[in-house]
Amino acid sequence: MRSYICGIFSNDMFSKSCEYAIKAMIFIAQKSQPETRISIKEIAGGIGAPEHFIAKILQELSRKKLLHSIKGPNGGFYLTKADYKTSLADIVKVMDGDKIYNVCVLGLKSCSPKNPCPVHDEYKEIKKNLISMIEKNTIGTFNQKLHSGKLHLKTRN
Amino acid sequence: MRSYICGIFSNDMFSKSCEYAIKAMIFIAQKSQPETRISIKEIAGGIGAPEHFIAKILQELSRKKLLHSIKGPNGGFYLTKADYKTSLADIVKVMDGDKIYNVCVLGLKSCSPKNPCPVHDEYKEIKKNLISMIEKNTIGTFNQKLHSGKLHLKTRN
DNA sequence: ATATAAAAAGACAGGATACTCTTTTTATAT
DNA sequence: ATATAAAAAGAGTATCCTGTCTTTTTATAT
Repeated sequence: MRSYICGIFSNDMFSKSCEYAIKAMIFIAQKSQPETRISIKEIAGGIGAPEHFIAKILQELSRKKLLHSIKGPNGGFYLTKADYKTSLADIVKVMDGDKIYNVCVLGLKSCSPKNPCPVHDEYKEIKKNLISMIEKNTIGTFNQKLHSGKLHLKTRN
Repeated sequence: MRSYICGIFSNDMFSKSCEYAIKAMIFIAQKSQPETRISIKEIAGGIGAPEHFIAKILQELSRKKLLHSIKGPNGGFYLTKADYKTSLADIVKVMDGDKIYNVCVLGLKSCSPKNPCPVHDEYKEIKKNLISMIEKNTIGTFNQKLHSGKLHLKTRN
């Protein structure tokens, strides 16, 4: 039986780098046993990302301590137990900054409950759900939900 | 009394062009009486967009019949009565295509109710609200809601 | 008819993002 | 100690999006 990661968001909510980062984290979580390291090559192949490009991204995630690495023979990337607590939001913040928390699409001067824009309240609710979703879903909870089968992490088409 | 358009979405849900397009449509709707035409210069100034850039966008909106224009002296852009039925979704589709209706952030092979990804159902609901919001809010309803005051369409900061 | 005012169209410039290639560092095994 | 395998780092390329500048078309007023 298979499941698929997908449908999390639409359009360009995340940058490509961020997409790859999320996929890579999930991929490593699925593959790595304690003390098993996964190589860049394996990750790139597994998620369908350009090798040197995902390398940069892994470096960044490593610098920010969202994952860990060891150089040299038998080296590679791995997650510690604590790393499984990383949320989608954590990854997004590292890769794309916190612009997702910014309020205004239109880049307009601030609106407020007192001076609401036409969709202020409507959107506030949607946004709350969106942020709650990326904050409460962690690599660990993904991994649990996905115990049942393999994940297809390669890019559509 | 003032109100502000704002808070519709976050981050880069829409391209800059799309933001400007939405602002321009709202601006024209506020300004134009039947048979009153608004010039590019006025629109650019009013929404805080580069003149030649917004010109391109207005051309595109015009080609797609979301607004109308007349050349020459006393020419400019205007909305017909029918144009007030244009929804946010219509504008977004013209400017950014329908990628917002695509299912997968991660660009992954499709997930389905049978093979749901870890956040499939959770996101489905959010997305439904998001799409419903951009589809049911039209330039006309905005204009009604905003009858009470001027709108600040200029970019924050 | 002509001048003029406006949009339409075309071509170009800069910056950001995505992606590639090469060199350096470091840990391990022999 | 040396060779090797892996990540880290650096530099370069390409494409897209945003924005600018110039020319052309067209409608109007005189």
